[in-house]
Amino acid sequence: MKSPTATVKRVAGDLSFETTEESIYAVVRRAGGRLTVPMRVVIAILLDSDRHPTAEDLIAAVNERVEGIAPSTIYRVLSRLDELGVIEHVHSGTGPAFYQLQEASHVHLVCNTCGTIINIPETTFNDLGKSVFAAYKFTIQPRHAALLGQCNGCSAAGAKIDANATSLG
Amino acid sequence: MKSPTATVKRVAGDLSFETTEESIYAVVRRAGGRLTVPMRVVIAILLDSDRHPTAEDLIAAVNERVEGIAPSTIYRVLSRLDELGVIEHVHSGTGPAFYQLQEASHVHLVCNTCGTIINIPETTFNDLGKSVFAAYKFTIQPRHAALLGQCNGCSAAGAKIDANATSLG
DNA sequence: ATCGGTACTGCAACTATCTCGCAGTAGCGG
DNA sequence: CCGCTACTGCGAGATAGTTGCAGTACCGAT
Repeated sequence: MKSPTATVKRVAGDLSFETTEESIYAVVRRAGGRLTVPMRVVIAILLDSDRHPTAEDLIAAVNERVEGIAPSTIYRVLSRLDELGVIEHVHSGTGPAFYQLQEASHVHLVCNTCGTIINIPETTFNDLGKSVFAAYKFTIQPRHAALLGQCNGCSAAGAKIDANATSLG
Repeated sequence: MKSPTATVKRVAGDLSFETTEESIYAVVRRAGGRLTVPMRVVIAILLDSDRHPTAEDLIAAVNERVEGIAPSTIYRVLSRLDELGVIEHVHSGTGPAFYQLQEASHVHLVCNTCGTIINIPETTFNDLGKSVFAAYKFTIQPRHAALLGQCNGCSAAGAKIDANATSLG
């Protein structure tokens, strides 16, 4: 996902290296932010996690490491990191939003039935993005909301229950 | 109290068809459902409306026609119609879900900034659907969640704001 | 025409996911 | 170590539904 020649471009232009706590700290500081305990812990957890934590997951994970941090604080930390372009939130439609480092960003498929999340590269949307822009002058941001549907297992199971399953051309 | 039986001609994309109250009533009855006052009023409103009503819109519209119908009842009516395949709900990511008749169904683009909803035909997703299925055995249901992004006007406006914002990097 | 089973109703309390106002705390430049 | 103010915890509030319950009314059967 990361390579020396294909580093993710960020709002902070001089961050052309691998994401570390230090590199995120630099972004926060440059924006006039402070490296408070909640901020540091949230950053550490996001870097440790290769999953797709929801706010609730993060609240639990933060409180495992440090007690007494308020949920509202974590929402505010996430919101600040989101504004700074360090992370982004993804709306999953059926459940709560989840968060990911922008560097690790991809588009998500979420199964309506079992909730499985599949990562796919954003380039999958290149053609669609072009034709939508050509036709409607609308710039799609496919990372911002998951694409819902049915995973392999669940569509097999669902086919038995619902013989008139929605077909897609 | 209740509008007379109406046949509404609808056009979505290149399809045109007619949905009547009677045809929906038949679906409800066949499933063992009852044509209660809330059910009839919700159906009438959905047929009258060519917008994308949210639950809140529908609650307001129902109570304009008949007083004393509880919000929870409307949610339950919508849920039943959804299960029956008469309507479907669409997650808009940033706001509440909205509803549409399945026969008028299309995919939606929702602007993150101004909330504008643009209808596009589901066929736009044919190629994407095929390649996602080929690669991941995942069947996308693009109608179920709107595709977020920026409309023409807002991306033009946003470009100016972005130019200032990036100066923090 | 009305009877009876049960699908459905209104109400109110509840859940989930955030969001905000406030008064106090603590990070950071000097 | 001082002072400014970004940030904190707390609790209340907002938003978008969901659920349990006791009673109502729809509709097929009589």
